[in-house]
This record gives sequence, C-alpha cells and structure tokens, in this order.
Amino acid sequence: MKKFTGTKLKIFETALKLFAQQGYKATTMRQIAKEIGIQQSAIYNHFKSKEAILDAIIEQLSHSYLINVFENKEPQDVYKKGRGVLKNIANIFKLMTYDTKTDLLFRFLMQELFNNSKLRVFYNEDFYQKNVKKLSAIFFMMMQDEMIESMDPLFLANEFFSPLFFYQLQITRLKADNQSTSAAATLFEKHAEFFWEKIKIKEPKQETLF
Amino acid sequence: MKKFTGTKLKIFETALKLFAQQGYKATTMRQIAKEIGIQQSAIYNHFKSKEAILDAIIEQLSHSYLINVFENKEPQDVYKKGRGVLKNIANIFKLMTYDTKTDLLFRFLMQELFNNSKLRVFYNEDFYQKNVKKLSAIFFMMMQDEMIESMDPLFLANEFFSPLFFYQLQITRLKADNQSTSAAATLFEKHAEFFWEKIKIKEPKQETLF
DNA sequence: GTCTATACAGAGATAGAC
DNA sequence: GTCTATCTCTGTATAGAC
Repeated sequence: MKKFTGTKLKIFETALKLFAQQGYKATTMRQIAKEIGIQQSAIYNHFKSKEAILDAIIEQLSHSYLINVFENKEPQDVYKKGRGVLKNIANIFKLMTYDTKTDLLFRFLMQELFNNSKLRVFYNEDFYQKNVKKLSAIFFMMMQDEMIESMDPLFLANEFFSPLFFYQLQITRLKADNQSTSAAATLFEKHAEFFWEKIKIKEPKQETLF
Repeated sequence: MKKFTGTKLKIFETALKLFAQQGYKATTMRQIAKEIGIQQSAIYNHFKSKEAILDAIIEQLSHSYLINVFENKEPQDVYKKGRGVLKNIANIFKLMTYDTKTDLLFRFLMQELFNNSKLRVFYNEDFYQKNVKKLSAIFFMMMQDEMIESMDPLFLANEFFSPLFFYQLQITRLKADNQSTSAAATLFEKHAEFFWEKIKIKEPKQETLF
C-alpha cells in the first residue's frame, strides 16, 4: 500500500473530501486545485486524469478500517468471549464514525455505490461478504459450544451486521448536516447488548434439572 | 398530487431512471431526450430547467410507498395482531423491492442523499422518523398489553427497522448488477419472525403458576 | 513542479421557424 | 409542441515557458 506525500497527498485528500461531499461527477479539477491553492493544470503532474484520482481512492478503500472490522482476528480466537466479541465489533463500528477519514471513505462509498460497478464489487466482496462470513463463523462456533441458540448462522450474522451498518449510515448523514450524533452513537453498544441477550442460552440445560 | 401525462410523463420517468442509474449530475438533458426520441430543447416546453425535473422527483418521493410502510393504518388499530403486524411491515418492504418505480425512487434517494440537503431532510423526517415513530408507538402498546418485553420502544423500533432497510439496500444493489435477489428477499420474513420470537413474552405470567 | 494560455468537447438553456 | 441553430459557460486535458 503506497502512501502519497506532499502535493500529491493534498490532491488525494481534497479530492476524497469533495467526492464524498458532492459526488465524483460534480467535483471539478479546478475546485480541487483551488482548495489546495495551485493551478488546475498542476494536478496533472501527479495524476494523469480525474479518473486516476478516483481509482486511487478506491484502492485506498481496500486498505481502510471499513473492511477490517475484525482487526485481523480469527473467529476461533475470539468466539469464546461471547458477549464481549459482539460488543467489540459494535465498538469498532462506533470508533469508525469518529475517524474523519473513515467517515469520508464511507460517505464516498455510499455516494458512488450505484454508479460505479467496480465499487459495488468491492462493497460486496470486501465489505459485506467478508464481514458477514467472519461473523457467521463466530456464531457457528458459539452454537457448537452451546453458548447461543442454534439457527442459521449466516442469517444471524446478517441480523447482527445490518443495524450496525444502518447506524453508521445515520451518523454519516447527521454529520453531513452538522447535527449531533451522540444519541445515534449510543445505539451501537445497545444493539450488541440487546442482540446478545436475545440469542444467548439462558438457563443451564434442562437435563440437569431432573 | 399531480400526475403527468404524455411527453411530460415520459420525460419524468426517463429522468428518474437515468438519475437513479447514473446520478443527477452525470445525466444530461440530451441523453434524456434521446431515450424518448425528441430533441433536447423540446424538454424545456415541459420543465423549465434540469433542476425542475429533480424537484418534481423529490416531490413524487413524498407520495410514494417508500414512506407509507403502514398504509395509513394507525398503531392502535394494528398492534393487537402481534407477530402479524411485524410480518406485514416486513412484507411491505419486500413488495417495494418488486415494484420497479419504488425501486428506482429508492435508488435515486440513496444516490443523491449525500449531496442534496433537501433530500436529507425528506429522508429524515418523512422516511426514517415517521416510520420509526409509528413502529415505536406499536411496540409501546404491545408492552402495555404485556405482549412483548418492556424496554425502550424507540430503540426497539430502530432495531426492527434497520435490517429491513439494509436488506432493501442489498436488493437494490443486486438489481443494479442484474444479480439474483431471491435469497435476499427471504430475509424480510425471516427477520420479522426472528425478531418477534426474541421480544415476545414466552410464558404465562409466573404468578399463575404458584 | 508550477505557471499561463489554450484546445476541444459537452453541458444547460434560448430564439425563432414550422 | 417540436424542430434546427446557436449562445454561453464550464469541464478535462495539453503545450510550452519558467
């Protein structure tokens, strides 16, 4: 993963900000240049075209926290923590909303999702499938250990993931209007707590009672 | 709510389709005209500007099924049905994804959400708040009747709503790539069923047992 | 590596004939 | 109400001086 420096970095950051705010098409090279304080044509010393900037952003997305919700931890190493795993994941989502760059990347992703098929492939494979499958593996192991009730683990993963995604979308939207996000930010933790309470196995197994 | 006819209707429908597919900014008046088979300048006999078409679409959104998930039914009239209410709501979400126009409106909404503050106000007030508040009222009444466990009804409404929203987004995305949506479409019902099982009060009240 | 100047294409919108 | 023609503006990108 290559990191940009100097003017190239400024162009990259400014472009990401403007693409996320106004959309790719609505953002002009002149506007990017003006924000940085250089001439429009100077951009072409760093990126060969507007689309090249777009590609660099998509490339960057692949390495962002957005798709590393599990921080490279493997399902078998974490599932035993039960409620703690869920709270952890929810918390990572929450932290993402506080990180300005991740927030911009997420907003960019949502903004361009429906008119960039390359981005849809990325969203599906690296963001959605990857996270849901890891979640699914965690739930499956919890079921085997009789920590939670038995059911379709993939479905359960979707049910756990979707509110987190939605709350993140809400916060990104609220930020776009400079509105307070504190109420929405509490939902991540509440969701993890609520969800665990609903799926955990409550009593010791009945056989032991008789 | 005024309905368009003839050429004006064609312009409206074509514009909605293209805006939803490519975004507002990326869609040109010439492109709209070409799809219909008229000259670009002829559009101006029906809409005074490109932005006027956009406004008409936003206006239309307000009257769409997107925001009438409850089909004008009042909470006090439906809450007694318990599980049935939840299944009903989930089913309306599912039906929306089969309706081409609603699907386009939803895709348009998502596409432009982050670069149109007018649309964000609409999304928040008419789509999100309105639906979540009605849901919240339903859950509150269910709690009073001891049909479901007592907790923050607004939080519960968010938890029920967010997966439905997410699954709808998934389906809209899948459709954008002409992929099968049948697997995702089953999630609506499963969600309602799962959710009800998790919040309903299972046993007869304990006092009656002793 | 940044500047000025400019090429060239495509955008939204208007005028006036039919 | 639609056409052709055209205006004006703004966009991406390039050339060449410094």
